[in-house]
Amino acid sequence: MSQTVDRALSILPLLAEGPADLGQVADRLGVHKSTALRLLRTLHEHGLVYRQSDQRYRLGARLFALAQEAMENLDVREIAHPHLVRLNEQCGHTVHLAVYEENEVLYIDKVESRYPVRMYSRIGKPVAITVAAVAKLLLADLPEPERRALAEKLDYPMYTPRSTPNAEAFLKELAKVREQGWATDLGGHEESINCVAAPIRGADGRVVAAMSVSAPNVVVTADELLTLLPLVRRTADAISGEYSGRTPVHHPDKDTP
Amino acid sequence: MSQTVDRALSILPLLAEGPADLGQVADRLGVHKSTALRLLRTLHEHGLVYRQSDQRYRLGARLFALAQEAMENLDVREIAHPHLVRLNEQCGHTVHLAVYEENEVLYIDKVESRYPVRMYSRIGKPVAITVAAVAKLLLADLPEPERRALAEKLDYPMYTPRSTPNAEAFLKELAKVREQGWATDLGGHEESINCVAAPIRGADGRVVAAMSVSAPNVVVTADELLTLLPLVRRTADAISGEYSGRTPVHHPDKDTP
DNA sequence: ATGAGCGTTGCACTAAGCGCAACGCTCCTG
DNA sequence: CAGGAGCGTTGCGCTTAGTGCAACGCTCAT
Repeated sequence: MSQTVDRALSILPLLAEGPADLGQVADRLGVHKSTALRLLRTLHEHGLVYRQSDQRYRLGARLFALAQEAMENLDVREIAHPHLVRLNEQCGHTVHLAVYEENEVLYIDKVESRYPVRMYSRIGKPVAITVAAVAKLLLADLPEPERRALAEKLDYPMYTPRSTPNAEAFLKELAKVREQGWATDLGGHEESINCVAAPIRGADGRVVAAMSVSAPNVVVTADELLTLLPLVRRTADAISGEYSGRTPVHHPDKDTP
Repeated sequence: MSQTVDRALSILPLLAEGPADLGQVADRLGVHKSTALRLLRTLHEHGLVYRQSDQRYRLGARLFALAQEAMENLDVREIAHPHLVRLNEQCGHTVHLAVYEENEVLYIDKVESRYPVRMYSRIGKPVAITVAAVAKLLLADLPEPERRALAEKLDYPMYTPRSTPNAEAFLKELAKVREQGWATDLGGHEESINCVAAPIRGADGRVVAAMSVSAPNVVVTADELLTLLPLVRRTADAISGEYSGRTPVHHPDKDTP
């Protein structure tokens, strides 16, 4: 809607691919160098873009700070985290937390027992929306027209033979998920990985987030993983309770409606 | 430099504080509502801003994705990471990696043995620049005029009695650090925490990053921590070597100049 | 030395962003 | 239930603010 801002913001994903010099930026934006320069300077002043020693531009530091602040303000995440950790301690598998936003599902937290480091490796990246168990839960709760519109707009990549093939199958799956109140992904994204997921609901009953437990076939079979469903659902419900019946800061009361 | 973009970008830190509605944004920007609306819409289209169900605006998802991509492209970090992990395994303490950018020093990686989770809790946040050991190393390497200018512009909060009190003391400390090629922070940020740090240098010898080992007094005394200095320096040098003598992707040759 | 390639600057032009005022909606309130 | 306050939204005329051009200056390679 606003040309100048639009152009400026288009620079960011472009730089995310890697550093670029003024000419490259100008070319890819389709504007004159002087224009690109002014845009970059403005981004620079706000710290979103950094000029490295070889004069090329990179994404800047403030971006991290912003992303982090944004994250901290996601209160579902804050509330859920200790529960996810506890669940992880109990079952030992990878635990994910995801939300729906703007036609995308993205992980906002992850606890992985085996590899304690680099846990942000996937956080923030969009999820394979047509197959992930958490995605099914989040989409299943969308209002009918929106859900249908989205389902028809999506691509259905066949990650594996068991991936959701098309919109029709997906909508059917969503209906089932909506009905039963939980979801699975049995090898639909990666051949040997299974997940069970449960929804986290706000005070109004709408699904605000979803959590899942994932494990490779070699560790537990799909059937064994399903055994964990009650535990996963209990955890999700505990988070739901805390999230919906929340007193802003202190006062950890529980069962006040 | 570019008014429109400038205004649009000013919205981001504002929203980082928490969700806000159109009126609030317009007020704090000092522009008419219609103007704010157009800016927000543009930000929205680019996914930097999200509109939650109560119509208020939040920072959006793409921000995470961008920050993450930017991070992955920071090749120092990628190269350094395994070394940091190894060092952590050897000494058991918290290991940090930091870079200087635009008058700020920020952590870009962290390995913490005791608490495997939430490791991004501080990554991306600016460092206490006047006291942190890594900050000293990074600032000590700046060209003289820039270093002086920055030192005089900084605030010198007294986190503890041993914090750097003013520009003069800081510059003196930086000179010492520059001379000896390593740095410490002995209770300058938090009373009971000590750090030793060493620089990571690029092919041209300039400091591109700094790493540190931190531990609380209760675990090891400052003197004991200093014992680790050779190990820290060796790790830093190993990273420097790999970083400067790099063949772009594969070919892990080492000593070709 | 010479020139190619890059970032940078000042300027005239006009498109693009601006604020205004009016509209429509939802949600309180009397 | 009618009235009104408070919010987001829209269309429009005014003019500011962003644009592209062309010329400059710098750094490197030849």
